[in-house]
Amino acid sequence: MTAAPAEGSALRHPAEVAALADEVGRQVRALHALKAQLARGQSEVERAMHLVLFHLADAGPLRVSALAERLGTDPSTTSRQTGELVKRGLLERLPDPDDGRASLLAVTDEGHEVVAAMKERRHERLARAVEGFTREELVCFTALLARFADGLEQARLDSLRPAPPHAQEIA
Amino acid sequence: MTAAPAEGSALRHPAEVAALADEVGRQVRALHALKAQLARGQSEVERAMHLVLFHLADAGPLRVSALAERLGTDPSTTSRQTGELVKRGLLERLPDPDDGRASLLAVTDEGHEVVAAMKERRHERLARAVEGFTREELVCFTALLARFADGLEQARLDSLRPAPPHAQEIA
DNA sequence: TATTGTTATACTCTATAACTATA
DNA sequence: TATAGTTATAGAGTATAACAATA
Repeated sequence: MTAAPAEGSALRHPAEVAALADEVGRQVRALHALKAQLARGQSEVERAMHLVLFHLADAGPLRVSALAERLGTDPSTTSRQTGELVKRGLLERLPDPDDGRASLLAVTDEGHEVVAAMKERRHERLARAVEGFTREELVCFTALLARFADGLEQARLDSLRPAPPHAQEIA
Repeated sequence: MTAAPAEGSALRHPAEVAALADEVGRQVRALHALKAQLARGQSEVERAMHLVLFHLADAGPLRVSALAERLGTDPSTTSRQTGELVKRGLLERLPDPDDGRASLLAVTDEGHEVVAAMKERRHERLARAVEGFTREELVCFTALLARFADGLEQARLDSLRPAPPHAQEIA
């Protein structure tokens, strides 16, 4: 049913994909352990809200629905989290000029300060994790990781809307 | 107090580390969204227990305490999770020959089957995410990711035991 | 009538603390 | 007395369902 993978494409290399999968699994476990450890220490913001704050800081003002879609969470969850961040003064709600029902969530000055402080601590931890990397390896890894993250995101979106090409016979 | 970073070491390249940090952040968000999506679909095993099962499948039989340490979770959490997996027949408790209080947790045949099935689905998803990668890029990325995961794990362990350098008085 | 967002409720995952049984 | 593990219990984090307000 699916077309043959292009010459040189990753799909032609199942063994290499399997090796990558093992390492991604190890990385997921390492990140999980790190997260658990960080959650025990105190922080300005609870763990789950980091994602919200960082994404808005990266992407600029968004509506609740758009934010939820990008984070892969339910709008109800996103609503509660952003409400809490508004209460703490890290986010503000701007009226959406196009739609009276919605508002745009924007990071406040104080929110940007918190993000900057958290990023700094994150850089310190990360610098220790890549201590043995040369500059070239660092740059190469970053570029490949960017493509990988894009691919993950794209694969997720594709599986949510399973009807792009022409014919589809899912359910 | 800390020695100057070696020539070419990542510590000399704060801008490159910052760029990597941004991409790691994006990847964490992508994985988070993927996890949320997978959690909604049905699965043989709840999300949190995947980590337990995969780690034991990788590392071989471990005691609860050792498993908890490697996963960065509390022994009480690990005890409940492994107990549930034993109940489902995916893990079994082998008596620890060295210590009557402990037992070794081992993946059963059925457990290995479940792991294999989950890995297969994971490979399919992953193959889509790296569709544009050449074989060389795949191999290079896997190697760098392995070193990165090692670095993350090492940094976490170091921060748990803050007295490594020359004098050490662990226990 | 459909859509944006919120609130109420229930379920998962987690750690802290109290307990038991071995060492 | 200390350690390995288990079992309450309480707190995050989440989604589902019911609701309000606007389109």
